[in-house]
Amino acid sequence: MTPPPIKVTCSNCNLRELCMPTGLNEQQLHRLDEIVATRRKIKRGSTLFRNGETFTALYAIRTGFFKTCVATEDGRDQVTGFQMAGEIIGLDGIVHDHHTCDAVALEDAEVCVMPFDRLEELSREVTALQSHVHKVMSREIVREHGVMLLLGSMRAEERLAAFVLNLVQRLHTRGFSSSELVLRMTREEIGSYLGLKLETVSRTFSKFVEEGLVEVKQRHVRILDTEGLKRIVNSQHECE
Amino acid sequence: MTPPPIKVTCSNCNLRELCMPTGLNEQQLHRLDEIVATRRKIKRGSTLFRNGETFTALYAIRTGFFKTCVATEDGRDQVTGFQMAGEIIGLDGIVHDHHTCDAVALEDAEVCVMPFDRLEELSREVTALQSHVHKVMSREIVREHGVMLLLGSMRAEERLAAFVLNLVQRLHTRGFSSSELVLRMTREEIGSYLGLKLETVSRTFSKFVEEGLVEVKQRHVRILDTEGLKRIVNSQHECE
DNA sequence: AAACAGCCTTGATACACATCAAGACATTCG
DNA sequence: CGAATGTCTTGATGTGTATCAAGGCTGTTT
Repeated sequence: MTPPPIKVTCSNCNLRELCMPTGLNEQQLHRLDEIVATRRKIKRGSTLFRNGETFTALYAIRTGFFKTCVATEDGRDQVTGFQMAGEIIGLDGIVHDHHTCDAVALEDAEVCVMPFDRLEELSREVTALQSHVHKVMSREIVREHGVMLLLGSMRAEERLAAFVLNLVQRLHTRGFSSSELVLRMTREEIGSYLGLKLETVSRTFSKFVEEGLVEVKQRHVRILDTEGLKRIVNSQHECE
Repeated sequence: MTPPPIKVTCSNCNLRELCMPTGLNEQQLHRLDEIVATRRKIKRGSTLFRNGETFTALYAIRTGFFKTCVATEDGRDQVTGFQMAGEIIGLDGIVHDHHTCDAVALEDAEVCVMPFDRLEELSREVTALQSHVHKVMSREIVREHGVMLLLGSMRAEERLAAFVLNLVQRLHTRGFSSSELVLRMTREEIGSYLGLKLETVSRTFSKFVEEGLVEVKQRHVRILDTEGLKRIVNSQHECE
């Protein structure tokens, strides 16, 4: 029924600038293609990897949307991030050769499998790749600093405004609208990420609507006043 | 007055297993020594690096104690971590060639300066070093996941108990007591890290004292009931 | 079309932590 | 030594978010 999929390689992938280093020559690109030989499809709701599983590869998201979450023995659960096309997932597994979080597809997804030993091997030879791997990991560290700031010192409105702005900005980078977005996650998942309960997320959305900052229809969000949202984020609940 | 300091190298450093890979041969160790050629002393209260400064090197803490913190334009401030001997600091700077946080010495400290370009160079040749760098960064990512879990889903008592247990465990790894510790930071800094106000930190300490879990005299903390603290951490504010 | 499940919204109430305030203690400096 | 300063503790009160509860919306199944 379905036609055989055309072979997709890094060299002809439109997401290349997002997940791979730029400035590689023909030969280097070709070697990259060899490493990223296999792909994997993940159905909505199923996991790419789980806490405890052996770490073998990093994954570059080609299509779809993921959440990663950690859990404690006592059943507490925390979403640590939402990842979209072009982003790299699985870095948590490197330290102990085992993953320490779950990666769950929030919509049907496809990822490029990058066996980590091969990646280390090639990055010993291709300086640009080495540098890129380091930057990807450092970027994740910096992102998490931002989340800590959010969780540690912001109020509900500030958190949600920052969250929406961040999402839409990343989508915009990928060619989508900078004022409209579809949330791929539930209110509960947003809440978990932001350290809030789902009711608070819902109420805060409603408040934004009342104030004319956004329109919200279920998971469809249209931003009416980007500056207003930004003002909420860095105003330290003062209004001067 | 002061005698010339004896030359300290990685090869004869007692912290080596903490900050460097194991299993290097003579020659590799020697090359590492060349990279870690300079050291830097930082007085209590002054910074190793600041947000915005150009990134040139990673730092291995030889002695002393640091905090790292990020800030927003509107003056909000968040401690993102406390670092002690043997730990690596500065990873945040790799992505954008500029540091994105401040590293402040909480007591007089000395660090080994590891120019990052040299480190990348050597890790292209020494597989064990490459792997080590990756693990150090991944460990930081995983650590931050833990902080996000703490900030996003724990209550004040749970946060403080987790914090104290974490500190004492790391100190124990370094040969110190597993039941006694001296806090190098103020209540306010603890609070910033844990997303609490200093008064809440103080009150929670007092509560632990009342319950016979710890003794607290200013910054001296003696743990009387490690299991009790652990029970607080993973009990999801239930008491069964 | 009806029944169902999952998700979302909204209201009433409760509670954990923040805020405000005062004083105690320790350390430094003149 | 006493004054000054930074830090910590404790109490009284306030507030933001959680919790509990009910109902609505949307999409799916039969």
